Amino acid sequence: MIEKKVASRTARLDAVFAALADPTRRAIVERLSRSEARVTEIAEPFPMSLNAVSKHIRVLEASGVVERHKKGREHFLSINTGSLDEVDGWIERMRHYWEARLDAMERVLAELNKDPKPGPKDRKHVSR
Amino acid sequence: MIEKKVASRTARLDAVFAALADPTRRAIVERLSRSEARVTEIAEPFPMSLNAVSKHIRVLEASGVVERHKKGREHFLSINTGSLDEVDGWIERMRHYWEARLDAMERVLAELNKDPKPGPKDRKHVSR
DNA sequence: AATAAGTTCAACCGAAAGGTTGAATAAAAC
DNA sequence: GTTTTATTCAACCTTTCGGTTGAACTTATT
Repeated sequence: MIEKKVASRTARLDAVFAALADPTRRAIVERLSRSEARVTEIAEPFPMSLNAVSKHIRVLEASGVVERHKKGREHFLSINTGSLDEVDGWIERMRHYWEARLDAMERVLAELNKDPKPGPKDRKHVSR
Repeated sequence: MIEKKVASRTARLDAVFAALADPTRRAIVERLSRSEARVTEIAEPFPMSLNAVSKHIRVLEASGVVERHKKGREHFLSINTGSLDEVDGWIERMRHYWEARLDAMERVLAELNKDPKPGPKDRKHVSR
């Protein structure tokens, strides 16, 4: 069952990263981060058709980044405040990986420095 | 001049988000977060042609997420540890925006509660 | 010098993305 | 009850994407 969970997490990451890769969609997210808004309001500043913006909103909605609640004929959009956690977590994990590696390299360098060139016969000494 | 800077930042965000939207490319980044590697090594685990992986690497390189240094006929790839900062910053900014808004809403609610409806008897109490 | 290994370049292909326009639907306002 | 307003649906078009294959290029190996 973890298989499925992992698979869907990957798909979610795909969707969220892809959703945020478009500048129009990021602008929509910025807009919605400040207050919720209707489709027409969101579309207003953009130099493209309302339909195009509507499609962008659908992409954001499908990725889970924005949510919609309808009130009569108006659709109110708002951002899903938890939706960026997974992306954030992924980035943080990567940073963790490479920082661990860089730390290890630093330790090696420090070790080499502490005990400089042991002359002709090199004795290797890996810490830990 | 800030115009151009902002424009290029937007383009960089586009490129990095788009680069990370593909699961193969994220896997490559994960691989490189642990150690640098050559193109062939990176390609090995993937069920696609070497050329396809080479193209993915180019996309990552163009986005600034990975870097390449050639040694003879081999190309060594490594991740650019600063490259995710902008994406991270953008996400953090969004979070900041909506948290500010949510805090404001909370304050309003608290205010309403402190001075409850002059009507008969409903007194709600939101836990802090 | 000939061959093998590591990698990219170039052309191609099908599918998806991002946009358009023109209905269609549903609720509000007149 | 007809007309606006808010929004989506559907079809289409062009560009980009992710993959393929085959050739070219550069550096090692023999």
